[in-house]
Amino acid sequence: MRLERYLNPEQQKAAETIDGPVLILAGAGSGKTRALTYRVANMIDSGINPWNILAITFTNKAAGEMRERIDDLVGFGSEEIWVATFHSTCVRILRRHIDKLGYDSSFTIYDSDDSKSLIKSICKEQGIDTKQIKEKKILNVISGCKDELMGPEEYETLAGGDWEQLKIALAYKEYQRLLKKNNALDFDDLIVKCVELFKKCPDVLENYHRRFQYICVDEYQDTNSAQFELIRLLALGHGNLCVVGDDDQSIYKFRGANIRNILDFEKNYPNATVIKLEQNYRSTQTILNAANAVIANNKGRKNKSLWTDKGDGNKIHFRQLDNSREEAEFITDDIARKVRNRDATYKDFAILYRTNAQSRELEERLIYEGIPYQIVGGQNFYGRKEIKDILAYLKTIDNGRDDLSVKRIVNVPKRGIGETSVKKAQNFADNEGISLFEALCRAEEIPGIGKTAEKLISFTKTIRVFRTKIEGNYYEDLPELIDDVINETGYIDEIRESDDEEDKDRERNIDEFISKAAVYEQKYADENPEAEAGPTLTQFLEEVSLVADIDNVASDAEKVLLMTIHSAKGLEFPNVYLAGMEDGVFPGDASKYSESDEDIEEERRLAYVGITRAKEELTLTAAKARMMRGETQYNDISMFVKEIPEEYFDSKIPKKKKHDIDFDDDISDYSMSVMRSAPFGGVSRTAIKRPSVKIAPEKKPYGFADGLKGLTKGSDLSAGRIDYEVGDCVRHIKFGTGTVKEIEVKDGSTNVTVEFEKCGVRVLNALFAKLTKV
DNA sequence: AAAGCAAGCTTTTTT
DNA sequence: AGCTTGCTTT
Repeated sequence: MRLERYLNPEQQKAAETIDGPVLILAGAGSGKTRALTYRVANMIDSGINPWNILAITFTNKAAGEMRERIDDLVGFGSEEIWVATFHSTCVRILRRHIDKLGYDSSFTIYDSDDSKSLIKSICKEQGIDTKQIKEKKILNVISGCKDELMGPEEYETLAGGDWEQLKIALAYKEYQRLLKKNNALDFDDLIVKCVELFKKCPDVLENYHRRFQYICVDEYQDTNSAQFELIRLLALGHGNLCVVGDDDQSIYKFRGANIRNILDFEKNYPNATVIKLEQNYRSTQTILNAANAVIANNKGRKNKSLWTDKGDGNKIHFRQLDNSREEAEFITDDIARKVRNRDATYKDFAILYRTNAQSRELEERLIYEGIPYQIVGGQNFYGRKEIKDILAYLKTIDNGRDDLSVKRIVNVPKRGIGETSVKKAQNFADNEGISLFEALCRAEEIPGIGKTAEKLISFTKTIRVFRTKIEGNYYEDLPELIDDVINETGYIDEIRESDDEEDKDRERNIDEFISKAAVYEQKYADENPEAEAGPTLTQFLEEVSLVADIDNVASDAEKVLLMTIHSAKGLEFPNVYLAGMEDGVFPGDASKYSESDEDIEEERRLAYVGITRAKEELTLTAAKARMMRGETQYNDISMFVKEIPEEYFDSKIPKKKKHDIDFDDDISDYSMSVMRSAPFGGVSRTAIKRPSVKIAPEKKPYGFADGLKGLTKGSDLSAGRIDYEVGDCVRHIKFGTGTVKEIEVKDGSTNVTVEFEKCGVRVLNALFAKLTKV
């Protein structure tokens, strides 16, 4: 194979270094996948059996693409390569061997919703006050422990005498007990249990050593300690471990990713070959300069700098709009214009943002302009109520030990089975040491159950009929089974009888779910041409729980894509908009006020990832006013915008004006009452607080109501309540005490400049700040 | 048992 | 603003 014809020297080195540990530091857009694809092709070319190659990625999409590209290149044998995500790799291994850990091989996979319900019931059971320790916190701690391979006992020991930690340790212990009882694993468990299995059963590990002689891990900067250990164990066999990643794109610390895994690779594998890919094939030099300038502010990174021979290209655009609605308008108009001018088509655009909440306004505007779009992430399709309900039925049919699923559907649709009855059944189950479903089967024995017993029995009969039908090969395929479930249980009837608009959506979603099942059925047939039967229910449920939204994005569809920057990692677009480039949004307040600079550095890496998604045109936008959690916030331009030298922009970046921001958030009682009378709650606050913001009464179908005009006029409400003057000492509810420096009346509102002892100088609107003279 | 209503909390990011 | 939760009522 003449690699030099297709690869640059560094890529070529990557493709040729097959044996031993290899670290490939691949900058954004540096042709990493290309190098990897050729690497695998080269391996097969040199006589390595594809069967002995393992390639691990983070998303199914990445796995699919890699397999496809290898296939294109090699032509055959690629299906023999094990290309899969961490999670699906572990599931595959566990399905074969988990009995050695005391689970049944038909275990259910819990998503984060399931985990949350389980924790909730544990808190109730154990008398943990969820107001003192939130479920979310408990889940975070547990997940964090698992990322570090720390079991409940170890955590308990570490907790020492700390009351809260002991409570969490108790919840953790109980959580694991119930998972096992339900024959279920959560996401983290998939990795943890796999490591546990390898440690407990050396023969199993050896088995996989024989198979996986060459291992390759993509996005290595995102691995956590458990994943590190998993890989380490597997690589113990032959030592041929190739990891690929970019420390500058490590953006999953919150999920336990340990950036040290990549930074310390050479320490862990002293004889590692290190290869740096720095030539970028994606973006213009201007975009790369901007990205380099931003990321240069991070400390403790592997030094590298992207370059291209593509030329400078266009300058970067920046626009600060008055509010988030105008930001959405600007972006969509810009897209519409470019499409109209035939500079691009819809699929060339992506709008990226920091948080999912930002997608709403953009979406509304895209609908208004009739621009085709797709939102990736956010509320997962499989997270919808109706889908979860059906999944709970399927899980119950598939794994009778999953009490959580049984509880979810035992009274859906309504069967007159109340909470108390379920509780009685659960108690009975606990006493007898059986599953909830078994308890329901023996409903007559449940103490004090009364007439409800009949209803319970009838429910279990319904479920058992499905099982019998499956065993008797009654169903042609999965869609048929699902169809039978929604009909026989009366689920679909309940939805159809309702005239709620939402229920119409539900029905459509269920239809979509059924077609997804059909698609999966087809995919399974394609992948297993020799298989006589279709996929099992277990396999289908597994597929469903392990797909991410991004996996279903068709890059050739003529749609504008909207997603978080996190979701966009690994993707590229000719035109990228980074929306909400504001201080407090991106970087978010949480990281800004965090004590370690690690958090802000992670945000900066995220900015770097965002910028480097753009191939040709990059547009950054910010809004002066934005509604967040029901409050209007006035944000300065993001520090990341300011870190880009002005020469790369086609316009000046506005400097922060003295009185332009820093209004206080507090709202007086009077203005609250005004707000409530406004047609759109919080929006009017914008008008009251900032009369200078233009609120044109436009024909727009959403948001800023016309009725505001009257309110803005009334902004002389401020007079009369001020009982302090320059030089006075005042107290503020949040900021404490300070000295009044300046009182200025502007546009009918009164701005008071106060120098606070603790928080420095702030400009407050006298109308809203509850300042009291002391 | 189920429906209807007020309070309160929320936002990082996801396999 | 929107969603979930808990409480109240029927």
